Amino acid sequence: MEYPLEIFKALSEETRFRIIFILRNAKDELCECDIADILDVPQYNISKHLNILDSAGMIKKRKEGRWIFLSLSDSLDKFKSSVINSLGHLNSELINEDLTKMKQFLISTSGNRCS
Amino acid sequence: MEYPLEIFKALSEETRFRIIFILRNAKDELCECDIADILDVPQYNISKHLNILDSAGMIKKRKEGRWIFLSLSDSLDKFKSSVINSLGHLNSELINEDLTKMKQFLISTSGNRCS
DNA sequence: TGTATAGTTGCGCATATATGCAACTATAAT
DNA sequence: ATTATAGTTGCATATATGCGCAACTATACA
Repeated sequence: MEYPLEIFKALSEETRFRIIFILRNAKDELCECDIADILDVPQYNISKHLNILDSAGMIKKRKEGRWIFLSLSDSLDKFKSSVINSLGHLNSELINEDLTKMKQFLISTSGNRCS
Repeated sequence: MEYPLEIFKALSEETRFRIIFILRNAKDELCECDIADILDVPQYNISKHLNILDSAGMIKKRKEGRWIFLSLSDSLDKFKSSVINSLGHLNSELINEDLTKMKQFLISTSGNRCS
């Protein structure tokens, strides 16, 4: 029973929800420090939340030098991808602020801020 | 921001998840005492969890005599109905046990156990 | 009127979980 | 070697949350 609950627990916390939301909308990978800047949350908290999202099988981590690059997992099962795709129906002001900030990061660094 | 998180918080607790799961698969309404029997959870806990699911706008309550009949809300927005429909991709053993038990309740009472 | 059943609610307790801080590792640059 | 940046982790604390119990309301029925 734990298994199907894991993704809901993961998404029921605001910071983790915002991480998944911007990862779903990002066209490139984001590095951990960028996520911390975009969401204005201390990096040590981002690190902990990413561990939880990773345990739930929702994200992919790629290490390159000092950086860890994040993206949505590319092997989501039907259930998980369906839940995550549901986020496409949302248009809350607050998460759109995150998206705007995320896109500015991508633009301002031409996608290679951390490389 | 609270709004989109509410449904994930609601579904991140096992009893509430199981309630939504059987309501989604029930063809008839279920009364609260039946839900308590099916899930083998004290009714006072079911009552509390139903309040949370109700606050999240996920269920419909209909009072008739001593009984409260439950069903999924018939006015779910796109986001919520998409999340709930994701449950259709699951086939966990444990929740199937709940379904079997739920169907036995419907059969054994010809849908009018509580009326 | 008295009793039984369905459901609610407040309280105290135990557990789970998120946070901040500080110390730590790892990689890169000078 | 030294310094700076990215990231991790353990600990203490605060808060959130679910539970059991007991007392309560509400409806039906004899």
